[in-house]
Amino acid sequence: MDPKERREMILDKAKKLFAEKGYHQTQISDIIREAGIARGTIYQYFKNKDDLFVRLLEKYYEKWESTVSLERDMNLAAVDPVDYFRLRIHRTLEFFAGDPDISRIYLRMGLGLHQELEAVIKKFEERIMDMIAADLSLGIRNGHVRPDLDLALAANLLAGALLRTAYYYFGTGREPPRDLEEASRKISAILSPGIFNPA
Amino acid sequence: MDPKERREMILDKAKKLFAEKGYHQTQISDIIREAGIARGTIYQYFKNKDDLFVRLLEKYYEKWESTVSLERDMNLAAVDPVDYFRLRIHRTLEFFAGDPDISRIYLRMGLGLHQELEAVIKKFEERIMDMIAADLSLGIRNGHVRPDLDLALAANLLAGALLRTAYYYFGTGREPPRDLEEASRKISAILSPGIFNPA
Amino acid sequence: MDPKERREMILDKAKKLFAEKGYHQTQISDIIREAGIARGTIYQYFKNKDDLFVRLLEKYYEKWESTVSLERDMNLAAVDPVDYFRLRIHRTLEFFAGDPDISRIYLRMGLGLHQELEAVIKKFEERIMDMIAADLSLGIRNGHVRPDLDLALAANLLAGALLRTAYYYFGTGREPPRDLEEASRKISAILSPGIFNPA
Amino acid sequence: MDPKERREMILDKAKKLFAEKGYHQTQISDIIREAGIARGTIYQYFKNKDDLFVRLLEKYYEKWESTVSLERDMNLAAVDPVDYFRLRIHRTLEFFAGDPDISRIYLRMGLGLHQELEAVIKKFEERIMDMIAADLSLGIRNGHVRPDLDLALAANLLAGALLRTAYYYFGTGREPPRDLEEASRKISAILSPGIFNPA
DNA sequence: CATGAATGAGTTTTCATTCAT
DNA sequence: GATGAATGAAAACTCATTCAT
Repeated sequence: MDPKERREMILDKAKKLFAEKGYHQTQISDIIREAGIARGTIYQYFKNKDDLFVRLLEKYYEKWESTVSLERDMNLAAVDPVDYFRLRIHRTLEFFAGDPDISRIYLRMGLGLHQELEAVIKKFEERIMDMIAADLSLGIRNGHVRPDLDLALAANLLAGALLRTAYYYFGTGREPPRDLEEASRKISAILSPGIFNPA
Repeated sequence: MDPKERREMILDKAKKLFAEKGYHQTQISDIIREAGIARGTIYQYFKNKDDLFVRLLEKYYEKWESTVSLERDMNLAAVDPVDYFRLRIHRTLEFFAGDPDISRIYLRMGLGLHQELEAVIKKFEERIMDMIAADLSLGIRNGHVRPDLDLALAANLLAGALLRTAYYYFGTGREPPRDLEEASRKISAILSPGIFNPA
Repeated sequence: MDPKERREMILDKAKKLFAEKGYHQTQISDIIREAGIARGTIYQYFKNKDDLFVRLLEKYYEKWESTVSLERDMNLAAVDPVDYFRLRIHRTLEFFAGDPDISRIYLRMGLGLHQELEAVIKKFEERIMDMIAADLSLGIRNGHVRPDLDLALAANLLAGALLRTAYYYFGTGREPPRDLEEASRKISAILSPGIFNPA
Repeated sequence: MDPKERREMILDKAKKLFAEKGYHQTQISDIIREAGIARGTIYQYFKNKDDLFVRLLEKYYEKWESTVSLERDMNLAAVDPVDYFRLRIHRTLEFFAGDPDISRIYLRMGLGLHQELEAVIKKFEERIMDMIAADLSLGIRNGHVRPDLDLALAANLLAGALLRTAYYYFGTGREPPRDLEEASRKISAILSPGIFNPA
């Protein structure tokens, strides 16, 4: 097997394992077994386990970038911006649909913890989703929320949006916004129109 | 110190450390040092490291639930649903603002990897954000996107929403949607109205 | 066993092994087997293998210092300087006689290489000694060298003196002496009087 | 390049590296990089790393032997024995001066340990030298020791002589001398005359 | 309950050597 | 002879957990 191919093969096996078991739970032993190579061989292609992981992220980051950026070729002036937005969403979904492992890795689910702990986390997340979905469902019954809303989808969109923003505001060491009232208003202004019926 | 108090104290020190260094990087040694207790003592309060971590998640999950759920007391019939939505967002922000450690832990940033790896991930995430923000900025210049949009905020909301949904669809082992076209349309229908100027 | 005692015990077993097999050939596994402790235990007493070795050197350096320095208490004014010199030599011999392992470690014989290589080195050294001894023997027969000279002893003294000086001059990065002629004269002036018959 | 030349070239590069970093710290990778040859090639010239090292020692041992032995040609009957002694010392110094790497290798400084450990050892050795030099210095002030003595030189000669003898007596597995008193007297008898003023 | 010395399974990484090309 | 990718035995070190005091 030529070296380039072998390198890719190792990355591929590693990807699968990292997605499945996470970074810490995936051992070099697992990777070499899966790849059918000797212990030392992996260190000829990658400096160490970290390096291997970083190369993996890099590779798929670049893949993502080129996948999603394809529409750069399009005639932006001619296309409807909302269509363009939808197309980008589509491309992103396609990217992850085509490689579920990567979505697992990038979205951290496979990164951190061993299965038991992951399970606990998932339970919590589901409860949060349920709560949001319940709210939306109530809203539909009360005639406030668009009746054709896909509840699970909307719950995920909202939770994802909100949690990431909370992390961005409070978890990264940035100066958090002084006026949470105003921040909430801005967030609501972005998310409400697609959720609620027009007044 | 009475046992209950000590237990809470340990949880508190552990929370700080988990938020700072992540689950794997935080060692029992760190926790006992920080808590000023003996190595064996921690096992008097928690079955093991995992148990300690799960108790932590549980505790703050419950705190979050009660914080965010306060408005259950409100007269839902009387309050405008969009105001209610905004209020929930506000409460959520307050919860995380009041305990940034928790946002770090819950949002996984502190969970998985050691600093160097985290840094690589962050770099990628920033590039993704930048790309989204650039798109939005272009949209504003072209008159398609609401001109008062907070770019960084919107980029986080969109990225968070989309990535979580991708994970929900493709990373959790659920049956993914057959028609990605339709999924994109539904996502766009929810997110676009708050982003773009009305046609 | 109390911790202090155990630490000393480990140092003691390690000393024996380092003297026997050298630093690199002595493995942590050897030490813990010899000491009858668990793998992790040794790391409670020493940061790592290097640290263990350095502590060992330190310990015996201090021991040497106090052994050899005892005569500091003596009334220097009253004692004959040559006697004093002889006493110091005596003390040094006693120190090493009392702990041959240490002489092996300090004198580097046990430090570096595995047995086979050591053997090669020793062969060379013996040839050097022989050559010196042959010279001296010839000198005795010719009536130039003190007839009561202990040949092996003198050969060791001369070789040790000369090699160390060569290393001091040329192997340590110091500015070497410009005039080797003069250096030789000075060395000879020190070593000859004890070797040769008075003219 | 012809095979013989190449072999010498490899030995030469290896010598430099062994002197610099010691046997264990010098890796085959270092040698082939320095020599500009392929990994496998070195095994065409030497059976293994040990063999390479032994050949190196052999080569320079022979060089030393022929350098130092040149005076065998001299008319021994005609030359003053002390001059002869001085000449030999001179030749030895010249040999090592001409190839400091070899002095480093032979004198073990480069053999054994990595830099940090070497540094610790050197510190101890310097302290020993200092102690000897201090003694000598005191002797000069008191009028016992020859006032023109080169202190550093004398300290090295004495330390070298004594340590090697200690090793010879106690570190090599030989039957050590029963009477250390007598051994000290013999050593002193050899070393004193060149150090002290005649009574 | 509290303590902390002891444990040992588990993991990464190194590096001399081989051998098919 | 030369090459360099592949090998795998070997070694140091980690760290959650236990248990006698």
